[in-house]
Amino acid sequence: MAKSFQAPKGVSEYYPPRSALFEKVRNSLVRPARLAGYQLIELPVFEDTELFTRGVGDSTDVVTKEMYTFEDRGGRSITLRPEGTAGAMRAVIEHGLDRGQLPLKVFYVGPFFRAERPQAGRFRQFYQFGIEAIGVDDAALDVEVIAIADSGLKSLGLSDYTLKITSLGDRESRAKHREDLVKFIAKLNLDEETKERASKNPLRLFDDKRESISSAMKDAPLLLDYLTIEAKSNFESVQEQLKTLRIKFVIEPRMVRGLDYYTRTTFEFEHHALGAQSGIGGGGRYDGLMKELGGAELSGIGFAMGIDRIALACEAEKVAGSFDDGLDLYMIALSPESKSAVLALVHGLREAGVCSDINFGDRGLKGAMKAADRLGARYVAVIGDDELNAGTVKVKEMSTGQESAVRLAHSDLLTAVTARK
RNA sequence: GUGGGCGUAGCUCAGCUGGUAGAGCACCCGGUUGUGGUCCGGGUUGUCGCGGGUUCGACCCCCGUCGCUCACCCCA
Repeated sequence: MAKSFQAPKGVSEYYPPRSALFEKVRNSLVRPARLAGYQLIELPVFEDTELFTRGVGDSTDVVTKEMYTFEDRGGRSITLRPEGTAGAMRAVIEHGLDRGQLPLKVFYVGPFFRAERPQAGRFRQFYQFGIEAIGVDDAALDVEVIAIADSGLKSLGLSDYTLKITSLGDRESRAKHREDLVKFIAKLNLDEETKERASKNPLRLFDDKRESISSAMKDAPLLLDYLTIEAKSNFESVQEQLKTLRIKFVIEPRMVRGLDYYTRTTFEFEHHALGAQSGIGGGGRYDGLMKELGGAELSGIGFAMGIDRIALACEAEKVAGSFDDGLDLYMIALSPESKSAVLALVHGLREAGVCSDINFGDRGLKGAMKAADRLGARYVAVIGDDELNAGTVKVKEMSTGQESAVRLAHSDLLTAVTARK
């Protein structure tokens, strides 16, 4: 036997029947964005490496140790996208999309790549849905973005999750806080590795899961206490409006995000039944990113939702349900002569929007009935030579077992099958 | 990059202190010359992850290796 293959380590794959859940999650997340006027932006999965080092931040873990980077044949350094915002901003700037009416509202869905050690809910190729609203600095827009994410989760029937928000402040707020935080951390007795991390981004220590660190950080200065008047009122406005929309949230002053570009409003959705990788989505405002990437000085806000993790959350909450659209009609041809007639009829019904199938191959009637049952067919029609000659067929309703005679013609079958739909 | 757990049929797993494999599900056929879901009968599928060692004999013990998995780190 020839050597067989395995998928590369850590990729998420979806095949029937679970692929239906993936599709449902993706569509459910996209719908609220469409309803709010966001439009599709379809981008390459690889970009100039520098786009990410500059956009995401070259001290972040994502950039320093998680990127799939390679040289293409022209000697350019290329990286498989680890996140979506940098690429979206690149496209916005490159094509001048921010020159039209603002805010510019776009969404994307697709695979992303991070060279991490795989774990429950963490993959090397994973799927995200994200939106970006560019060019308008308005707390109401922050709230719209959060609401879209929340609507998507709710429409799936999920409820065992928490929306955590905070404000990372503007440049001025952060500078002051950082100064004090660094002083505070300097007084702690930390191991080398942790010190190293703290020097890159002192906020990181707030997120450390080790008991020794989290208790040491208990009295650390919080960014929220350093907000400028503007940043503070902006954050309060966001909270007010979330309440107006009846979106529940908790303020999480210690929340840290792994990408450097976030400022002011920042949020994360955490699911409670997922194990260690509980973040199912997150985002925030990015004030300096457009300019950093060579564009106009425009603010933006967006989020990314993890489709893989949300699918896991649906399974954990058992809201996956039955998402398979069963067949409307399964036609069974008993002879070669009837088969071509049946295929023609089914072809016509499909064009009329009826979900239908026929028995391929040559198994017996009993087997074909079994197949119809397993495919979830609502109606079954059996056609042998007798039927072909008589020009009628018995259509059986599977749930009741009742049969009724129907003329063997497109229009009659169509009404028989759609009557009770 | 660091640590723990696990690799037996397509899937989920059993296999006692070593005597070379089993169940359920799934799939196929039959019980009904042309009617499903239930029931009954029958059947197909394994280099027991791979390589080596110990032994008369290894799925079981030892070593190595590969893979999967969970957790740290980090994040969707």
